[in-house]
Amino acid sequence: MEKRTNVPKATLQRFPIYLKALRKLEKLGVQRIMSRELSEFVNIEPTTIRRDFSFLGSLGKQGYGYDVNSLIEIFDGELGGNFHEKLIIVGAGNLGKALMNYNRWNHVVGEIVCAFDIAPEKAGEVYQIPVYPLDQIREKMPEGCRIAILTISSDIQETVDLLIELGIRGIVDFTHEHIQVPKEVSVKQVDVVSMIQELVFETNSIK
Amino acid sequence: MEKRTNVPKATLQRFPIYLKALRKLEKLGVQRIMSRELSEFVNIEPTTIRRDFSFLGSLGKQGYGYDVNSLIEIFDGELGGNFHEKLIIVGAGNLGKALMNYNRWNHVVGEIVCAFDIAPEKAGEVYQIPVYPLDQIREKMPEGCRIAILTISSDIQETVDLLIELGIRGIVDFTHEHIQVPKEVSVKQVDVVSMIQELVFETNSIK
DNA sequence: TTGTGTATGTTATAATTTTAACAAGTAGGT
DNA sequence: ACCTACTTGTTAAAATTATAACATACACAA
Repeated sequence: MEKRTNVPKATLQRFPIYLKALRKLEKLGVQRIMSRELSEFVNIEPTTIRRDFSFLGSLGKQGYGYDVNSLIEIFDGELGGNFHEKLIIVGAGNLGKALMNYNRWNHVVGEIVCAFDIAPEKAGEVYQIPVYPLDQIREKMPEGCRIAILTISSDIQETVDLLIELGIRGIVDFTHEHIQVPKEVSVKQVDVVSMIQELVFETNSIK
Repeated sequence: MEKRTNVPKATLQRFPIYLKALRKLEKLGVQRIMSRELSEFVNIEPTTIRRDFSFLGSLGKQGYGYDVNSLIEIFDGELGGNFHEKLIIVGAGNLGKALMNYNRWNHVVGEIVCAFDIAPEKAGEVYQIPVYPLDQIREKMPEGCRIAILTISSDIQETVDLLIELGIRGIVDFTHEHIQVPKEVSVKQVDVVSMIQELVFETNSIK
């Protein structure tokens, strides 16, 4: 497998932004775009865009710009668009169910194979996705699954430890609590409260 | 109102992390903590922690450390914990409802005053929060509301423009599409697909 | 009360990230 | 086929962010 350990973290975080913007442009019928145009679209400096792109190769043509479709293909490949990542949801509450219903990501990064919940009575099927009791996770964990979406609200740290033991290496964390993980595991926090806190701080700072 | 335009963006993004960790420590009965201990807890270098804290004043005591409760109070104040921010949810679908039910943030950053949905038949009340048809937003927009949570899936850009016109200055964006906003408006993306994409990229890069 | 060990807050240094500048190369017109 | 205008990719400079080093001051023990 390719190694791209040299892509800066800051750049990596912008890749999904580019991909989304490019998809939107494609929908609008735009076939060709220049870094300066794209810049106004995503609020990122043209130079930054060009430098970001350059980490993936020479994607554009001088004097011409970039081909939107080619870019989408490349980013799709880089960001797992053609991969079939197996995902699990841990916690089948309101939020977990909303995410299960959110079937847009099928064939984008992969598919939700199954879900787990601590309450055995929730076992069954939700939006055609099987839900198992959490205590069966050792048997039911999909082969090769590395990424989990965490929407539980109790026994959080214990569950995280268990997931890591079972091979999870990336966690999308919807809990509100702080969780501890070893360095080889990545956590992406999705905390609406934190985001609102940042927004409150920012909008206060401006005034 | 105080001006803190000098707090680095990178630092600002860590404030909620500290606050959450401190709350957990408080729950565990920890009353006093040193930057070195906190460091292991949140995976941030002690020096970075001390420097981050110093932007809010001299919060600790040399030779002693920091008082957990004092820190929590200070961060609460800075991050809107004692403010009563008025929030609205735009889009009362599965996700919107899940967020409405998620009443934990009451009295943390503020409260969800009401929600809006494009489908008039969804108007009514969900978890005791009033839901109005989107076309009534001009009349029903709460006075002084600056922050909106966006969970709609159509007419996204149009809705964003409208929200900004009505005074919204911060958006928590759950849509999957790219949205454009003027510079004075902040957007916090919550895109599970993007996060998984980053995770896929990261876990691939390591190997 | 005095002294010592320790942790902060800050100053100085390193690393990362962003922006600017420009050389090289292509498109598209003549 | 050539020339010009324009945009990329890259090199160099600036800004931001993180880490290390250390002086200052407090806690705590004797």
